[in-house]
Amino acid sequence: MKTTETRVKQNPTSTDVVPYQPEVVEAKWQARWAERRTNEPDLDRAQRPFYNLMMFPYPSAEGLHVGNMFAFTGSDVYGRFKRLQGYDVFEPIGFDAFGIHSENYAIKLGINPAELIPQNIVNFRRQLRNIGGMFDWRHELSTTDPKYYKWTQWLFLQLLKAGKAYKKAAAVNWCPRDQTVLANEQVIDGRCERCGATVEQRTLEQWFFRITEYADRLLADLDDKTKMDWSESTTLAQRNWLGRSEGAELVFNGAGVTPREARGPKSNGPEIKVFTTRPDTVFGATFMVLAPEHPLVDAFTTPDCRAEVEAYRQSMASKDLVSRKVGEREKTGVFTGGYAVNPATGNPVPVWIADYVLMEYGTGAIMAVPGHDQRDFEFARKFGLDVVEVVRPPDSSGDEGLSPRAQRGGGASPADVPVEAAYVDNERGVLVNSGQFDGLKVPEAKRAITAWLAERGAGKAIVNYRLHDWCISRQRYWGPPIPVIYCDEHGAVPVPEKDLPVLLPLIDDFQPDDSGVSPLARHEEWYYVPCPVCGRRSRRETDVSDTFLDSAWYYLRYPSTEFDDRPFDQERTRKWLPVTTYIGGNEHAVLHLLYSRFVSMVLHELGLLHFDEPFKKFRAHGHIVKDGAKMSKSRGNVVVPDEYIQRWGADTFRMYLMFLGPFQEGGDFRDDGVSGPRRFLDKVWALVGDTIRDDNGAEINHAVQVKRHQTVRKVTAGLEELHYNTSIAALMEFVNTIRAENVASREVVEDLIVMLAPFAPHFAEENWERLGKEGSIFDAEWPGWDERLTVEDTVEIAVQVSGKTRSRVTVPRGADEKTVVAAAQQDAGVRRFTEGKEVRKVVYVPNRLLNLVVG
RNA sequence: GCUCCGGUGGCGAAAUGGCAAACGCUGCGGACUUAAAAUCCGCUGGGAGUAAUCCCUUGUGGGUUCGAUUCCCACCCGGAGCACCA
Repeated sequence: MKTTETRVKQNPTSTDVVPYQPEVVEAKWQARWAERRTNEPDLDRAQRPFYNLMMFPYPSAEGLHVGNMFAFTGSDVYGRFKRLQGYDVFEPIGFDAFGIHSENYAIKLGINPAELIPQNIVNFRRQLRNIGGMFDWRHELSTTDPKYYKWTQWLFLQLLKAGKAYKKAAAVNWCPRDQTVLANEQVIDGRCERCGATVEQRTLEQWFFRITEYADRLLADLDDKTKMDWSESTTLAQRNWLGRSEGAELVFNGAGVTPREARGPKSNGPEIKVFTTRPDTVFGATFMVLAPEHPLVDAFTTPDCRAEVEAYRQSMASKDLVSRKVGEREKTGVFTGGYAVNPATGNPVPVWIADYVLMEYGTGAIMAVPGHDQRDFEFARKFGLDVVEVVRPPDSSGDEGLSPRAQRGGGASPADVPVEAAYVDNERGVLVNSGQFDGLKVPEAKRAITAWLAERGAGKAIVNYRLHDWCISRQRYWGPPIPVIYCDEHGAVPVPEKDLPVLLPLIDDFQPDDSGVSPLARHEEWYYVPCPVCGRRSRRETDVSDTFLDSAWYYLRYPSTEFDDRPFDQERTRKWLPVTTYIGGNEHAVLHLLYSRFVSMVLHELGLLHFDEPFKKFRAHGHIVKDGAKMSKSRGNVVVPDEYIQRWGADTFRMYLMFLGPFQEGGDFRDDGVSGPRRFLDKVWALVGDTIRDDNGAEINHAVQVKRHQTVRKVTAGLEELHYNTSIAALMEFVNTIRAENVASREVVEDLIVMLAPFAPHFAEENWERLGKEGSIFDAEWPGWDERLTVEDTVEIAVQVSGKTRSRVTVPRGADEKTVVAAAQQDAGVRRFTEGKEVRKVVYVPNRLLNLVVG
């Protein structure tokens, strides 16, 4: 290509007739997009479907803040990029409007949330339009719409039918003064946030989903790259939450109430099953601990201990859930008076109860090995229980005389030996005081002892998960009623599907009160219904379902919002799902994403979905930091975007947000940087003006040509990897080069505008039109690059002497080592450091660097 | 306490084994202007020097390497998540 230069005017703005007025441009294109349905792909005939999903917002009264805008814009940039690459991009939006936040706010104002939410949604729509999102508004949804929650209820019924939903008693926080259930966040320092009364635990019957049945599959898929290409940080969080532990379930035979009876040959007492990850330490299990709620507590409690045991259980029940878990670390507990037999040693061990053992994990009972577990050690020390060493650290063999735990070999009774700390290494160490297993290393001992106990019917190797079943019951007003009817004759009867939705009645007294029943139960015309089976007067379930159930399937609904007779259309779903790219915050890395995966897995199993993992690619976005903390409503450091958009324009603001840091890491919000992107857009605006006036099919010079191909490569890669800040930097460099070289060629400027379009959509549309193009720029083609044209003919090579850069030499691209060494040795700056020294070694990196190592 | 992610100019950041500080902000100087704003041009990590140039610099200390912001080990600081998970 010839490199004739086209000279244009130096000062771009001075010659411009039409100034850049963002408010005019943005209003024009937002109206035109709506009019021409630019952002509404044909969902039935799309050739290259691309489902670009962003986590839908909860429509708060305050509106979207800058942190939310950052996230939405980043997702939108990606969607627009894919659209320009020729995909049929579906970018839906909706509102996650049920839940405790809305309800609490409504209670505060004394207005039913059903009246508040629509106003908030109006505001959210306005903000999301203003920022220029490529949303397909035809498919907007709200979880509070009966047309939506009808299918949330339907989903519950499918799970119930499939045996994946069940009812069981579980603890909740209970305020004794307000007579109502409290969410964990409503408990402040063990007190009710509204009335200040001390919160208690109460046990209620609640609905659960059997997500634990899927723990192994939920874990296995995380490693399957064909199903899930997710942010590393997110899969890690899920792994930790699932919390897989390999270990053993061991059986301790409860033999009665005295040590003497326990020693008897074969006892008939109840068995206690425990889960342990350290079966190798079973010889050191000197006592057992049951959770206070454990069903076997009564069986082990002796008459003389009963009063104390009862008192302890009472005191645990009177604590709220938060402070029981997070509260004081000082170990508490009481002795039941009962004993059980250690299956390894045959010795009786006392059975205690303590709140540091949780009913929800494992079997709700543990074998306590105080020598090798920190908590058991603290407990043993406090209550004077035996501590036995059964694993010796690998390094203690050398200084036998010094280690206090090593003195134990001398025959002293284990309890008499002072032990300063538990040795808790899960992998290293050698067994002692363990009979035939002495001398084995920990990993071997785990296998050997488990096998040995299994043979004697006292244990088996099992895998345990931290994950609990998903409690979906909420004793609240603002959610979809759980579609179940209680009949005296037939028990819990599912509402027939034809009767869905069970409408949430619009009531004035939605506030909880001291009557002790749900607000819904006070509305008799709603509460009492005929049993679907026998027709006799029955009662509705008054719990509503968890908001996470609403959001666990919304991505299935979007493509099918116009179908009233099915939750998701099979054909649409086959075409558009699983979601191609999902972007959202890592605060939902665990619950929302896990629940969504669970729902997809179950529906897949039921033959209702053709896939089991709903999100093919997931990327967690970063967070905007303000004053050293993540921007959030709860922290009170939010910045409202509206005034920025008004002052600078949406396109400038979008670019600023995307430029301030890597999208997946977030960045610091400071208003003093917004002018940079705006100045950049002004320059581009002027450049287009120059091009329109002066371009006559001018040739592009070499420098601009190289920069152009480099820029296309860099911007494309940056967008694909969500490194938007470097893409924008590359565009800025490109413009700097064009201006420095005075080449306002149409061809080059068109590429520039297309690459700018994902970031500044209205601006790009307007300039596309100024350049005389018809239709939307988003139907244009993303530019390509030629790798050969990204490089210069000559390269500058850094010349180092012993690793320090001393000079640079310019050589033809691809020059060989000999040529470069020769050039370097001519260089005075290099010679100064090599003179009189022997070059011991030469390191040459073609086209980059030469290192002469001197001796 | 455990897990993960970070720490680079005055500020946001770039470079992930090969010329540290691209791009932008701020600041300073100049041009234009009666003036200001806007715009344009130049400089802007620290130190020494008239200068060419040299020395130092990516949280701290060590290591690997011809060469380390990048890899390894230990520590310090900040952020996020989990939190008595047996």
